[in-house]
Amino acid sequence: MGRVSVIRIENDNFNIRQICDSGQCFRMKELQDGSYEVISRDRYLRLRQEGRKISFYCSREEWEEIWFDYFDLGTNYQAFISRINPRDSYLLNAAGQAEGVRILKQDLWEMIVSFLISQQNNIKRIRHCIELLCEKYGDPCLTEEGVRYFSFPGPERFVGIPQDELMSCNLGYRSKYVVLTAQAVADGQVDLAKIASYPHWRAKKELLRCFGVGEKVAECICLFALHHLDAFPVDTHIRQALDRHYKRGFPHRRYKDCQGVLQQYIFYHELVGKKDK
DNA sequence: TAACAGGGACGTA
DNA sequence: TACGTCCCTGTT
Repeated sequence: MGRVSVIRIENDNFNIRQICDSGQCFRMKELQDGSYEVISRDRYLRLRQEGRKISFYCSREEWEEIWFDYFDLGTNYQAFISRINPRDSYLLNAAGQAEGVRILKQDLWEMIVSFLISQQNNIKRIRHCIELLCEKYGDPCLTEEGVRYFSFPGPERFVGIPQDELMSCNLGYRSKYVVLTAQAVADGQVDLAKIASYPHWRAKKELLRCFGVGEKVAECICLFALHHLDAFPVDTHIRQALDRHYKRGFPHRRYKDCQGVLQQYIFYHELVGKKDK
């Protein structure tokens, strides 16, 4: 039995439940004992939160190499909230309910696949699709404590398979999108390393070349993988919220370079926050 | 039982 | 720019 090292931190703008429910990560879930697990690429993490105290069950090395950045812990999210117009009661309220939401720095390929699947789909089903995808095409892995899980399959795993094969993972018509995009990545037509190095506008332009990636999906990938905080994905829920509360348009100028964070606050508020009360 | 909609994008007009 | 279509499944 390997000894489990723990990293403990305190943070007022970190709420693992809110992050999990915010719909940016589909391989994060609450376990029976109230702790959470996160899987990214082939890495596994378990964490637990009590109030503002969070415990990450991983080594110091994993913490420094992966999870500190993954949870964007070098960024002060209260500073974003402070920028909200004090007269904008809607946004203040949304941020107040979602103050533990953060923008994760997730794997690029994983986000491309996840958001290809997300279209005309709901979070619960997206989770299930990705689970099936990992079980069938990922590698079986084992943590030191004996937890079994599957890694996220790389693009090379989908090369040479029929376009409709992923229908067996419930992807439906999106199967073709994932297979064709995987092939484009595998044969170098789409260069993930370059995309990761580009500024927002150019990364988005490249992502839009992928079959199945449209405006909204490209913005999600830019925000949740590339951490372009000026990305602002507009889906049907955000659209409705903007129509109701920002008839003159969202004040992008005022919130330069943090629109994505505010978008997530609004999204969480619209989908989750309102149900609590 | 039978619609229906759920964090869109593509192809065609 | 607009609209039908794509596939699956939990919900009503």
